[in-house]
Amino acid sequence: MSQLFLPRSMEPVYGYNPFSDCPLFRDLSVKQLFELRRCGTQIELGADEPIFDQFSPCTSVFNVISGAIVVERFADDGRRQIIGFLFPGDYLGIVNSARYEVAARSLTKSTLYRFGRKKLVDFSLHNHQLRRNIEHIMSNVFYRLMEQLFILGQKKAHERLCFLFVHLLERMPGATPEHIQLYMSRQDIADYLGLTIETVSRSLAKLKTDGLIHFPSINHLQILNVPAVRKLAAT
Amino acid sequence: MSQLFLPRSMEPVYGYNPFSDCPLFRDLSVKQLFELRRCGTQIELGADEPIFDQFSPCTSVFNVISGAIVVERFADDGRRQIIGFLFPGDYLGIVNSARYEVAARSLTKSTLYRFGRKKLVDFSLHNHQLRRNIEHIMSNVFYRLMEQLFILGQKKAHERLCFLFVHLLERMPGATPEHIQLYMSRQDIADYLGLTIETVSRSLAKLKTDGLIHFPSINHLQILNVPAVRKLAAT
DNA sequence: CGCTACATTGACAGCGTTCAAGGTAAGTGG
DNA sequence: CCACTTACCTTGAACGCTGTCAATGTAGCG
Repeated sequence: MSQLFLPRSMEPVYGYNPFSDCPLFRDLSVKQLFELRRCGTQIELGADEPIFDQFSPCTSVFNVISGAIVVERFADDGRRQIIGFLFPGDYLGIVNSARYEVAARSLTKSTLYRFGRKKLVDFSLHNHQLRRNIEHIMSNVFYRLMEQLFILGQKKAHERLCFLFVHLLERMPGATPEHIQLYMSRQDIADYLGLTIETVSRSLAKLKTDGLIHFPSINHLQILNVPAVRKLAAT
Repeated sequence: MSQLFLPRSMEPVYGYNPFSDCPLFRDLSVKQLFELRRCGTQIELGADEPIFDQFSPCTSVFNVISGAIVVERFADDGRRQIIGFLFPGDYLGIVNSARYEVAARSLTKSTLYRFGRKKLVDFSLHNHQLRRNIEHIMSNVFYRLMEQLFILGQKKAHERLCFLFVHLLERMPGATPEHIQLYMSRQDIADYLGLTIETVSRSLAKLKTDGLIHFPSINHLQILNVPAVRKLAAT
């Protein structure tokens, strides 16, 4: 069962059908689905392309269909906090604010479905099921943010790494403990976990030494001891 | 202009009229306001009383009328991350999830207005202005969470303290650079900023030495150099 | 082959944590 | 009114994790 791991930017993440798996579309009639599809269009992105800028008007909602997306926030002095890595099934810009509080870009070749916010809002005004679906998605986003606050406030470097690994294992289509492709750079990991790139490298080395993980190649992660990694990641 | 600062738990925070200042009620008609008020009741709390537990069913939305509230999240191993300190005008449980992801309790004697979630949701199904108001509140909550992620991921101890101070200055009714009452303990501050209580003490001492802040009494903070503190707090 | 970008490793310093002692203030009871 | 208790806060010393700076290693690409 050998699997070729291409360079980071070449291999998108597949395995998501927006018109059957999408939580936004859950329990809608065929007619409603048809109308809802007309609220947006599919867009294709190469690797490392911007989706929207920080503080730009919040006019679209995106659903990730394939690929990997990074959501990040920059301060004036150049410091960067990565808010999250998104995968097929995730949403971008689901919170209805005037401006995006964050920037988003593709890590890999990606496909998104882009909904016009106004159309979506108007539609949801008279479609209570759609509204419930949106609220459900929002509550998931919140849940994730609570976990992340906890991680950044309370956890050590190696625990933060395990948190990321468990997230990737659970959220990336097709990921198994033996095959987790890291689409993001070490710097991205560092900026996500509130660490430096050197600390990331050293903590990875420590986890390797302890026999919890293994790297067949630089961006191909194996989790050798899933329970131990989960325990370290616990929130 | 002397002002008596009572012990932490004795002096609530006032200065908010839910029926004129409340963003939930913005631009509603008198008739709608009347109906909306009937969706909830006012509740009074002493100091350090629970409002809801982590993972309990999310059946209410609260609006803080007076006092100070702390929102916190516990892990199995006892570690705690404080998510936020809430003051008059703030909301609790505005995100519609099945269970609260956090616990909430009063820091001081407090007054809350408690809305039944189902009533509020049913009302908002047919009142688009109310729905916009709820979305607006949610986007504020999000904005705050983004800032907090950045603070925990990227900032040094003394910068995190300044971030808290600026927040208190801006959000606590009646707060001025000369009079900021700290209703929370040093441990609460530590658990909010992802530090230990000792680091909080030492960083406070450093900020005092540098002439940025002053403590007339242990829980009465003065910001001597507001621009410098704001700069350190910048996100 | 050499260039470039990225990742790892090493040395060292410093910030923050840990453990421990001492200080402060409110509350209690003699 | 004052010692005593208790809870909370501050300070000190030592350690260690993480950051910084620098050198080395590695992989993709021209």
